[in-house]
Amino acid sequence: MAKRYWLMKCEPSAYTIDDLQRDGSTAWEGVRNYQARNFMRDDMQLGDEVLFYASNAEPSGVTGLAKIVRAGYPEKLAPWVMVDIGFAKNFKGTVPLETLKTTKGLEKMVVTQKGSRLSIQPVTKDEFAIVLTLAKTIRSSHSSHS
DNA sequence: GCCAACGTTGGC
DNA sequence: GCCAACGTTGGC
Repeated sequence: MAKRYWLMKCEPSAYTIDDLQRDGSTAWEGVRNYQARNFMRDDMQLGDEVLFYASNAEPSGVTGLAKIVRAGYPEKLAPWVMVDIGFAKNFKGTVPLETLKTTKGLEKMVVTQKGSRLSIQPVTKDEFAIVLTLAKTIRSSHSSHS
């Protein structure tokens, strides 16, 4: 099956891309939404690429990349399912949701739709590539020019 | 912290 | 199977 692309949300108070970089990989436990579970159970495959999204952040947005390093397997608590994700890249900053919403080609991206609360979302190959391009334009938050 | 949007639960 | 009540998500 061809490689797929995903977006996975997490609040920074729970887990960040920095944490994933430190840990190398982590089990994505605790998803309690059937649609998101079905994506993990049925569609996520080893090697799929993931946009790591910080929700409830300042600003909320994509902060890095991950990849699926273990396909769906059951949690102790049925009927829930988890995957393992591995660290791929830590952006120098955030690609904010606001930028995603105003970027041509991302009009249909799930995360830019109003009321999109789903914590695991499919992303098209084109959308993924556009977000990568946006990430390259991030200026380091540490830089200050006069 | 507010609250709109959405998912889930449970009485009927 | 409807739908009101309730709980959660997540942008702002």
